[in-house]
Amino acid sequence: MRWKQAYIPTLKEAPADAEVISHKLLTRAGMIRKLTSGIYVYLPLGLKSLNKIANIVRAEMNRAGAQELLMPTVQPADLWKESGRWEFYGKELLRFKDRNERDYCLGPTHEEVVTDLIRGEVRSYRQLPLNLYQIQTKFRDEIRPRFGLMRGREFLMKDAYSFDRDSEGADKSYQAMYDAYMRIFRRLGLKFRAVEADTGSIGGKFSHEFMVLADTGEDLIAACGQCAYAANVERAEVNPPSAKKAVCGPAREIATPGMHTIEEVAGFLNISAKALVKTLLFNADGKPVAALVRGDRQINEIKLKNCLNAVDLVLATPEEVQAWTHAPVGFAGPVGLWEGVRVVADHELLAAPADGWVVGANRADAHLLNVDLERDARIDFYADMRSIEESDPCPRCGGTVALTRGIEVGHVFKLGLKYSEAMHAVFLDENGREQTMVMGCYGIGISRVLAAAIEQNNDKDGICFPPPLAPCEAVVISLDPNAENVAAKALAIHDFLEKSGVDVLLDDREERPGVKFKDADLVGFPMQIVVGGKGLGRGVVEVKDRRTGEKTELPADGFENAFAEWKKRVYAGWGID
RNA sequence: CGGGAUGUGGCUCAGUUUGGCUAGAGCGCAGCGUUCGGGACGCUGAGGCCGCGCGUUCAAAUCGCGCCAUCCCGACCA
Repeated sequence: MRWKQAYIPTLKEAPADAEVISHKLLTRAGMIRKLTSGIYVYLPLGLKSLNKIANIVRAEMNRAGAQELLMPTVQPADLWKESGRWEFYGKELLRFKDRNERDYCLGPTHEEVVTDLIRGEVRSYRQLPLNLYQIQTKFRDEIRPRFGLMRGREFLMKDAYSFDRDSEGADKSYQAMYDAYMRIFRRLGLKFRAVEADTGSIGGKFSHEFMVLADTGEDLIAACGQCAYAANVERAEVNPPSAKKAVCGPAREIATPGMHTIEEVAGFLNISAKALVKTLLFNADGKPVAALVRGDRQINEIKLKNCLNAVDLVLATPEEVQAWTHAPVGFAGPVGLWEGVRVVADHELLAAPADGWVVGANRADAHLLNVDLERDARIDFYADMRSIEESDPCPRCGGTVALTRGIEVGHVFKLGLKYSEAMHAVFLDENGREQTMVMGCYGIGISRVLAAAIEQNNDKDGICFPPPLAPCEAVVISLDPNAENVAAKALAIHDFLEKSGVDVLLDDREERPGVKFKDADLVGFPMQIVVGGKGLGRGVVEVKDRRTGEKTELPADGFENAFAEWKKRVYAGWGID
């Protein structure tokens, strides 16, 4: 491949509307261009990278026994009505009508389509298990697309769906996909972690997310330093404390004029926030709920939603708080609270401080001291509902948990019967009895992997691509394409590499050396091979490892063998052999 | 959807507060010359409905109203 003939429009400056590093670099490196909000054109180099990721995913999916197919982007509304998601999925589903006024949508995911396909064709247990996947463009009309390819509206995704005759079989399919995902992300040369996850709107029994580790990631991961436990903070469990019954004097009121926040109250009373109870009011499917956590903790809305079995959970408005507690925001408490409000508490509150809790008095400018929740308040139930924090004990082994940031690039779900039941995907077992198929679904955001890889691997000069997903593994920089010996040597090296299976780009442009060096660093080809008159005069060509920046001289004669050695070292640096 | 901001050659931006003559700079692009191992320099040149519409005014990139687009924060979500 020759740079002169290639379309690689690199930019010195990033467009003003690019915010995150991967978006800036992808644009500057001439790999993508934005068409409109959340929708991008993949330029030749960007597409090359995308295809490399897709091919690794494809190889591992095939190896795991899944079969590739391709489903349509346009889907009929009927199927979505049948699964119940036409109403449930919301505005993220882009809907439209055809010329006959029939409803359609652009597929954000394909559970409905595969399930429809399979239920019509698969009739016998002999045809199961089955695992089908595709690599296809998805469209989700995100509320707020952002961060370039990280959260586009249109994006490339690999989605796989497994069908099994029973739950044990589904577990095996799940495990096979989990293993395949581990191999995929290892092969890509990325630092990643598989974590336990919440199942979200897709639903189902349990799931794991695959996180590419990067400080710029949107997700927080809690990982144990001692055992293998790792989970999304949304989901990470917190064990209950060993409850101790505190005996304290009777509750009494104290004036706290104008003290609304935990910090203000704690400061005013000169006590630790740990002695306070934070009472948060929520509107759960239209009903008022008070959720209690210790003053220094964060409520975990996902856990709360799950333990309430709520569909829709939003923080109460100031007006609702006033109506429910008869006090302005900042003075709510569980004692003497209106009976119409359900009161739930984080199980950490089972362990009270010696002097009891400090809680809001449901009256402006007042709090209560020496509160014993069991004695003085009405708690409907205790449950795990706060977010895990740095150095909390691990819920499995009691070790210490550390928090890191990650980008979700893959997600595996055990769906169970959710769609097969709703859409009647059944088969006959060996006794001629009708059984419902047990499903799983498994996604990888191919275009997001590209962005995540860059978020994880970049420096001030540009992208440092892991070799497996770089648009080209190597670039041969011909410093003086007009000098016959330089041009000839550069071309010879290029041809040799191409023949030996290295994906290589020859920079044969008539540009000054600086421009070529900058561009090579920017695009982030893992291996740079510099052919110049000076080096050739001394019988060497220079090679540079983009990741480390380390430069080495290899003999111009006998380059082939020396290169093979060097390449091994570069790949070893990425943890790839 | 709520809050904030921005919109001027392909890209980055100045000019808008206080309306005024032919709308500028750097990068990029084309031509010529000199250069040539980490984004060279000189000269010449092409390229603009100043987001769109309506209004105010002798006069609008600049003021007013409306719309559209994009970005950021939030709710939401993979």
